[in-house]
Amino acid sequence: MSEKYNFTAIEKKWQKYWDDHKTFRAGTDYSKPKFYALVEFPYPSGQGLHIGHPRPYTAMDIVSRKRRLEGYNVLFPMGWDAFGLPTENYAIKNKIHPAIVTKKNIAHFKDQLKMLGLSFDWEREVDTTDPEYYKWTQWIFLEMFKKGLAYKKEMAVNWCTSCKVVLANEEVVGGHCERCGGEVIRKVKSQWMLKITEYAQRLLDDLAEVNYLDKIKSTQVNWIGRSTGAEVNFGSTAGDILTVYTTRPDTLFGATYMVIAPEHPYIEKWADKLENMDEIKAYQEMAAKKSDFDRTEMNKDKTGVELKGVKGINPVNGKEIPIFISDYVLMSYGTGAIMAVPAHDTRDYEFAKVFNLPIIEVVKGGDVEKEAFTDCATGIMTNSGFLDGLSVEEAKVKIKEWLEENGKGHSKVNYKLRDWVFSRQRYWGEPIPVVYCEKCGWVALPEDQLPLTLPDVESYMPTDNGESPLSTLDSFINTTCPHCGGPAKRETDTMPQWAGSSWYFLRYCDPKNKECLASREALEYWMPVDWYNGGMEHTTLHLLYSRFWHKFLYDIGVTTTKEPYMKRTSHGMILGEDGQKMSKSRGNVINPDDVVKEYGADTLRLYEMFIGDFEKTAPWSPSSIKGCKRFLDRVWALQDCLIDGDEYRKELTTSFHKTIKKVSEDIESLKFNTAIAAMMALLNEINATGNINHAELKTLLMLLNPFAPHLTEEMYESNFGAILNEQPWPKYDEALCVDDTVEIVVQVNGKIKAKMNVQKDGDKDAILADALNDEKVNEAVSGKTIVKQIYVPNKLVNFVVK
RNA sequence: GCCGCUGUGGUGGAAUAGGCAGACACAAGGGACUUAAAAUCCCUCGGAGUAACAUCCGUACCGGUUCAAGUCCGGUCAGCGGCACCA
Repeated sequence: MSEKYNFTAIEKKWQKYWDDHKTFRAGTDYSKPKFYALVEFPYPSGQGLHIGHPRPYTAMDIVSRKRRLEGYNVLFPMGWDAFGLPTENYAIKNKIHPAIVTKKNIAHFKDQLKMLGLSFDWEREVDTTDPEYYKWTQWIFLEMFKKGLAYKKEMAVNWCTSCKVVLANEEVVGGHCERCGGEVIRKVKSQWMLKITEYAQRLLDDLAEVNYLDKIKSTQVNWIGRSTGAEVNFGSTAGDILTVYTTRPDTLFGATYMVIAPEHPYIEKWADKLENMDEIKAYQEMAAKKSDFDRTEMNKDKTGVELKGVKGINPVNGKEIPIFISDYVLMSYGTGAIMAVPAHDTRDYEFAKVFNLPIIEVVKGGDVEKEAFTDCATGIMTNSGFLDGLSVEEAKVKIKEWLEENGKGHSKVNYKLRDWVFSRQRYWGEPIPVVYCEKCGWVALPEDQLPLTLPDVESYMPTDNGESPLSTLDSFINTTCPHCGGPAKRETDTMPQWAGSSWYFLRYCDPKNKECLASREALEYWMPVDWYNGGMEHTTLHLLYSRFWHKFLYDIGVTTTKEPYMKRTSHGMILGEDGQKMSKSRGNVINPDDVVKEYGADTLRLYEMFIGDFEKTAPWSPSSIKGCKRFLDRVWALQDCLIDGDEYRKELTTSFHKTIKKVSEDIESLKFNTAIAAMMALLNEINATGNINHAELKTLLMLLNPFAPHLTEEMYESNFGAILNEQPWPKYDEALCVDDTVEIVVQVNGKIKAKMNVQKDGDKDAILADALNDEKVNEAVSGKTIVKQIYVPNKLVNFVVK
């Protein structure tokens, strides 16, 4: 009788063994086939590991462990995305340097991850707050700056009133700060921007080359928001050309007024011609006060003011039409001006109704008395001069030709994607390595001055005027211009948290390199990442940003692939027992430390994989986890009924081959729950025989190893005197995955009447005859005519009778 | 409003490619072992129906295609995620 399953001792023993033997070190033998598995590196918060963290980590750990047993050189690294506000806020509150807080949090996180037996290569650990790391984050920024992709711009930005920091569009959710939920208002500030829009089309096109989940692709496509149309040059009675963007140039004859954004520069330009400037100014002020969220809130009534004194001129028919300002037109999209075709655009229709403007039907097919007719597929052009009688699609082509020929416009593609606001008025981030010189303007620091390290400051609080704490530090600010040697001032904003995570997967390939961010040799071998799993919430943030940076690095010859990640999958959240998101206030938080203490890491790993469909959210169940513990207990108990035998016993051969196939395939398709179910079923079958032989136990332990690595190593060592991790992944024989006899279902008119066991691939006629001989089948068929006989080999017979 | 996804027992979830719905677990009930409890082992476990079989119903709802539908098609409802006055 073997000892009781002492998971605590076993887990400690093997974790030490793996550490001592560097078992999971990624090799440098670049002739071996490689596999690069990546999980999102965590933000090391003060709360420690959340019960949700192990889910994706274990999943990719399972894939990595299997790949190693299959002979791959596997890179499965881990690191810390450690810049960020919570640490800074903690530092402010407790007057501790954020670097110290970060160190402490990382140490805690690392202990917790090690406790789970994850097979990370800890020698490649990276930390975004390490100057040796952020030197290269700064270097990439400067390369972008040199290529004109980083620029400073005075603009209205999203300002979180609670964090006192600028947010990227991607960080604003429903008018509130993604992180703290504080109100976001618009504020004009001078900001560093990254021209992600220059890569919009490539970010879209190259999705065809990667294997991402469809929902991830479609979310990115949606976010990039490509639309095709035309820019049309309207005239004006003021003499200026007023260019609009439209996706429906075919409806040009139906334009009955124009609308420009309240911030449109022509208002200033036309000031002396406008008769109702007071009214216009009042509207502008009102619009400016509203946050972007208020401005774009749906279903609100259309408001606006007509610009009296200036009219627009429709280039296609010379008609003079009124111009309005209204906040439903945004300065930041297209040209900040639209032509309004109320008959064929819902928003224009609503506006026209409010202001009692004419509605001219130019596409037949709807009833413009009742509502805007926006269907492009069925309509026929009318009231449109040379476009009459054409379909909408034909008219689009023809009007674009006309615009080009007459110099009145051209085809145009627009994107909803905006440039990335890259400045943060905070301390705990990468300093932006540029200086401002009165003579030379913005100048990059030379590479030999990198890293530009964060100086110590008295207080980490952002200043009241919304500037970074660095702005209070004269010794930091005042410097000399690297270009002309004159006096210059440093940039005091820092980079956003997304900076360090935009390229960390490259650093893992060669984490200690002092010459460059990673050697070309290492990048050529390891990149692209073969499989990246992470949260859906990063689809339009980290995932898009890092694709952008990677493409830029490809363009300047640093990386060798167009795309960073070949495959991207995503996991569901783990909810509290009550089906709600875990939170302290709800009191439904599960602590991984407690679970490991009570059940062991192997049980926790197994349960997180068994809990449900990997891609879906699943509620934690304190009782269900017991089932996984019971399973491991039963596996442990197999040692007590071990018998000799170097081959699977005959009655179990098929089951073993089937299970090897099932587990091997399910791991690849993220169906961990059914892989575990298959192993449980196999164990039940084994237990029914009363014992297990050597060959059988070896295979079972191998299959289970990626899920429960400690227990399986321990059992392999004590029963076979060898290290499991050095054995090959078990193989299956397709021919042996099928039973000799199969059960065939016999139906009459689709209703099951009988089941028969027959030889696999048996003779059809004989089976049909046998089936008809069955008492119940015979009864159901007798007195009726058999109209049809359906025979599905090895599965089913169906008699259709009348 | 647009895009995407989901809907299966008391619960988590299975079901390849249209071919036995409910695998594997949890919970519950019953039993064995035990002075007792825990642990472990065995049995039952979608609903109606029956002494037990039989039989009928059943994958959100309505309809369709098919010999056969959880699966395919059309419509409806509910929920989740994303985008949202983007011209």
